[in-house]
Amino acid sequence: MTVFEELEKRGLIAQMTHPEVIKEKLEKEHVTFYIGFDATADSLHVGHFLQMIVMSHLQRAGHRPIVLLGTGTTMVGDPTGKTDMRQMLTEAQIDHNAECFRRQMSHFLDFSDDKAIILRNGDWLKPLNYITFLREVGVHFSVNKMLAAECFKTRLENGLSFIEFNYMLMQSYDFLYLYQHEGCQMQLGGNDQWANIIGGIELIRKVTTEEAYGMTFTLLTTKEGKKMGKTENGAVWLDGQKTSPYDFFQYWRNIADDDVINCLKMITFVPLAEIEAMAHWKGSELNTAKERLAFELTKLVHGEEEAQKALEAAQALFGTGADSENMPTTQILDDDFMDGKLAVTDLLVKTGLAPSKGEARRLIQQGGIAIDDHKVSDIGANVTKADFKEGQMIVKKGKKIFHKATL
RNA sequence: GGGAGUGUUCCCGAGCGGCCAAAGGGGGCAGACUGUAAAUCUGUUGUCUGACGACUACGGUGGUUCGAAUCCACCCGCUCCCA
Repeated sequence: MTVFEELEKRGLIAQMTHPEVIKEKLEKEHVTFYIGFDATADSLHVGHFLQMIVMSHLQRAGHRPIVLLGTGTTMVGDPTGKTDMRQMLTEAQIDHNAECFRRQMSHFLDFSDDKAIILRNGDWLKPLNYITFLREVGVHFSVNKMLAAECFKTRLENGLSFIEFNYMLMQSYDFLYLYQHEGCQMQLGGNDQWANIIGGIELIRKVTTEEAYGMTFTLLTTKEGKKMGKTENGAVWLDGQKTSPYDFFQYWRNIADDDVINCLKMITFVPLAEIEAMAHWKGSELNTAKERLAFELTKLVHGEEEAQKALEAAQALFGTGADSENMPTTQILDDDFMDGKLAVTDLLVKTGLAPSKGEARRLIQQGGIAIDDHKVSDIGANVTKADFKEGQMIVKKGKKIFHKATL
């Protein structure tokens, strides 16, 4: 099976500028392609998964990915799909973020021997001269046409600032730059990037009279149409400090039935034949598929060892009972005890299980807290050092959240 | 530049000068039911307090008033109409 077929069968491809040509190129040539990333946070999150996976697929097939960090464009902000104007970031923040991205990406891509490279568009965007840019790039864009683009529609209703309006020009210029300097023939991106990609292709055509190519992939959404990887506490991060491997594992383990197969196809490397088999599973059988999904993804991001730990921790917790090996842990200090006692409400706040004491009280009142498998029913309950069996106790919030407190 | 609006708690959105920590919805959290799923039902959802209550909040700054999210002035942001 060719990469192209693989991508297609996994349902990753949304749109292409030249389906036949692209298919043939991917089969017979070594294509240099790029995907742009905004460096708005200091870690990649689940929303970036698709990009990484697609790049990885293509790299394995002998193509050369360019990761373009938007160190320049981030200062402008992509208006696509945004309701509000993006917060401005300082250069120092952007540089820091870019560095973090680079580290995390090395899990997915092989950067040795220039098999993949990382570039920063700030390197060529920042030195640009306004007049020159307008004359060389700006002339090729029709405002009428841009306004008609789907991605500006919602923003047109709420207001779109000039700086954001220019984002498309900058991204198009990136493509032109990479085309001319890095031999980059193709740009990929989420389907929401279609208009921006087309912009680059047209710019290349007008400037060089040559043809470049574009392909977008399906956005990873839940069956309900929501973006994957957003929890109410924010994004699910790939950085183990921001989202622990266990939490990361649990995020996928708890995914909706309807979404498992799709996720396996789109963002794991599990062979299609295996996935096909799972697609027939129903009801609780799907739990096995979810476990697989969670394991594969955790392995991809945090390595096999961490994935194994997370899996075992989860199985122990939800199966036979407490095994506290790999649970998130908080150390309780001597100073935390008053007269040898520590209020459970304070304990909950200290472990981060409750954001405030009021919330902690509520949790107890509603029967959501258990310590070492005993439900806590009294708001005023205390724990003493003696309650820490062998120096630790397991605090359980709700049904799924476990936390270990140690002395 | 002129005119008309508008800014409320995580989000949307209601809000009479006191009865407003603020309706309603969404979301979140917890409970029941389950398969660590979905749907459904129940409770809950500013901080501190065991509780009474105290404190901080309605774009910002001042003011009127015994008392302001609600009235006034100025400022800032956004939307719309005219230029």
